[in-house]
Amino acid sequence: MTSPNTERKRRANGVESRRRILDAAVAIAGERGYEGTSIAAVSAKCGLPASSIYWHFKDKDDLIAAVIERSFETWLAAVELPGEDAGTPLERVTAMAANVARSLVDTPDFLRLGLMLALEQRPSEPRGRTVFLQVRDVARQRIADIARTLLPELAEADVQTLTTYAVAGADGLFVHREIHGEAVDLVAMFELHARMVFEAGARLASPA
Amino acid sequence: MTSPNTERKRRANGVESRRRILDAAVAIAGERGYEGTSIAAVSAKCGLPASSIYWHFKDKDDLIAAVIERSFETWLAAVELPGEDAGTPLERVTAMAANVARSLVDTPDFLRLGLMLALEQRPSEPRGRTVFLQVRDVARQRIADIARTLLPELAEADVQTLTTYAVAGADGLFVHREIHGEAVDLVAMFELHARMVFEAGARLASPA
Amino acid sequence: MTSPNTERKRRANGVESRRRILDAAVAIAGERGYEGTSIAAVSAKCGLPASSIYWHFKDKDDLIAAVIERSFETWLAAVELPGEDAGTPLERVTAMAANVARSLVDTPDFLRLGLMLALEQRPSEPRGRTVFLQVRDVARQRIADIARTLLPELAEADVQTLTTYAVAGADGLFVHREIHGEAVDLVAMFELHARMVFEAGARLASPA
Amino acid sequence: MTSPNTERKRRANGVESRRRILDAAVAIAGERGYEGTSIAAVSAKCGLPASSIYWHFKDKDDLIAAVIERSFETWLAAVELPGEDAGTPLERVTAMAANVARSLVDTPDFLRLGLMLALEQRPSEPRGRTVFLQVRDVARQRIADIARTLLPELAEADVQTLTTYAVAGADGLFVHREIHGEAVDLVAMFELHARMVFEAGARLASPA
DNA sequence: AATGAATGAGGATTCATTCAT
DNA sequence: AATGAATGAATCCTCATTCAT
Repeated sequence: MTSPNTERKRRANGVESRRRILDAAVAIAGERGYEGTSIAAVSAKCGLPASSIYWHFKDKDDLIAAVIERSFETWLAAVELPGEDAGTPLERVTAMAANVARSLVDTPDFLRLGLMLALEQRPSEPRGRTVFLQVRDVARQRIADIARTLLPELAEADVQTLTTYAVAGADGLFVHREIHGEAVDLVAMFELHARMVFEAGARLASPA
Repeated sequence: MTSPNTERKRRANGVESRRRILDAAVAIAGERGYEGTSIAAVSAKCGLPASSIYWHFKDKDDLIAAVIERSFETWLAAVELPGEDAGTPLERVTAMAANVARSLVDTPDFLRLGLMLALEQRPSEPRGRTVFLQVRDVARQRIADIARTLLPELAEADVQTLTTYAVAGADGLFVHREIHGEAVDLVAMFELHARMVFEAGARLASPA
Repeated sequence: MTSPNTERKRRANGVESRRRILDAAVAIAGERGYEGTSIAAVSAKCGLPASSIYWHFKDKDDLIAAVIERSFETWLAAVELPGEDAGTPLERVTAMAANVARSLVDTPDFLRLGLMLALEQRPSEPRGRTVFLQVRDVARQRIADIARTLLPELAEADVQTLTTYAVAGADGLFVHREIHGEAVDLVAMFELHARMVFEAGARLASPA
Repeated sequence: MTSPNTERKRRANGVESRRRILDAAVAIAGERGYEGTSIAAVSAKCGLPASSIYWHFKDKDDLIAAVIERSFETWLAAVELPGEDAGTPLERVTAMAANVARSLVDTPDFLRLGLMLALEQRPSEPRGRTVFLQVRDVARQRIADIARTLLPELAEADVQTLTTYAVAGADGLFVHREIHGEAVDLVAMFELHARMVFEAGARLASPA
């Protein structure tokens, strides 16, 4: 009823502005890392003046941490698709891995930025790094849970080893694709990886 | 009377200065990545004025590329130890993997910086990134050669897959140790990884 | 049922808000001077958003001037205590000086900020400075009046000199205490100062 | 012999540049205090770019501290004139006071800035304030020494009181002149102040 | 083989202030 | 009587780089 005039759009919409800033920051930080992300560049990309960014975020550290948080949520939403609970355990594991691979192909910013942050060993650790390691651990827990569910006989120590190995392989294959580009079929590699890890787990669970 | 020692110290020694600069740059770039490495910080760490760094290196890009080159050589020297040609193929593969793991524990700067550079997608790619990808490819060729030697029946496509998988696992496990610190036994994980890859290769080579 | 108390809190109370802003501004400006007092800092200290400060005060200049005005009134109220009109002239002068000293010990913000403003020579003089110089002149007149009352024979030129000297000593001793802290007994020093000035006046009034 | 070409003047004369920066900073900081002194303003006044100021001084704090140090030396040199050791003690004291007054009239920046710094009570005290308080204490020691020399019978406690009082009066009269401008005859007031303090000291030294 | 000094561009962040609601 | 959001100008300071010596 109340006709929304065009001018109103520009004015005082905190949620929308915050989103625009995060969108810009995700794109830039996902490409160039923490130091490579200048507030001026984010400002230019989102159209808001630099000082406005500081209304929404305490400082650059806060902004990057928020970037990690939001892009993790986005990524989780992309990963958690239904339809993975049918078929044999191996089929289910493979389907999940394919899902993760697809999400990483679609929105690689989260993991790319996260890995860059994780590799840095700066004396005063950026908060974004802490946040990434936390959410990464959440993801790790899920993988371990899946292992426990699908391979109930597996000893806990083997669950941990398998999970570490699953994550490490995923990280490494992601790096491989980042380096070699779109030619790499990440989905196929993740499926292969999932099968190898699953079969290794199966061998551990039931030693002939 | 005038001992050459005193003069040697005073006399500008290009090689020695270059080494000090690279030592400082390796440490800083290994911790903070490309953007995080400022000439001023390198200057402060090595004790030479910033302008002296520009006497030895054309620009920052050149310095980082030299860092990659030198730390690759250091790393290669650490990796290539004798005594790996005895025992069964599996034993030999495992011994090599352990060697690589030890070298990464001792001098992680090379791979840490390299991965950071590899992940960045900046518009004008730094030369250091190119250099890293080249030397990384050298390493990859060696792994492929080893696979071809130890598993002669393996099809070339499988050699490539196996090599990719071996490298990805190594990268991922390295990242795991960078994140979780000294508690992680990288040597053990690399040995396990080597065995898994080797056995997968063996299965591919002789499909029963 | 609905107690007016709850509403009083919620309902915007202009007087109370204004007081909170001034309280915060007095504390900050008394510590850091004109330039050192940022609206953001005042906002943080009083809990009201910066824009609310601008509802109560035209601009920063206006706020600082109000700070000076209110803290002068506070200070005056603290100074003007009864019971100083008994005893010999010297006793009365000493008692007054002690009163002033006590007020400066209790609420030093007024004079501290005032002196900072007075010393600054910025191109566009802040209104707070003008206000301070005016109220300071009011105080000076009172001292001159007291001198004329207690030493009626004193020539007017000597009244002025004595007053100037009384004020200068007070300022200087206040600075001394600001620098050296609570160990300094400002009351004792003001009493001594008052006696010295009074006796000098007495000598001037009745040359032997 | 080697003809000094005009271009050389512009180039690489550290001492001269440092002096120009300090000259500019003294003038600005003496007028506007610590916060009021922007690096951009100093840069504009001395003609060197802001970044060059940071070659000579670590940060703004360092610059202001250097300003205090140098202007104290300048002031000391202006104060310490010969010919004060003749005449009666009173004459000598008066002559010294006049010298100090003249130096404060000529170069008031040192004390004006110093007092502004001294009055500030910022949580992280600027180094300039510390330096000022130190050099101020040096000056205070000299006054105390003079008191001990000229009034040998004076008890040490009275020396301290007298010194405090002498300094406080000087500060206060300086403030008076800063406020009321050139019309104030600071030399005359300092002479009067010196006489009053000296006579008070003489009365304390030989109680009739 | 170096280095003291300089420099313009850009870094993050804070400033006082405004305005629509 | 207030406030969330915005904003351009200014803040201090660091950047990579150059150049005369």
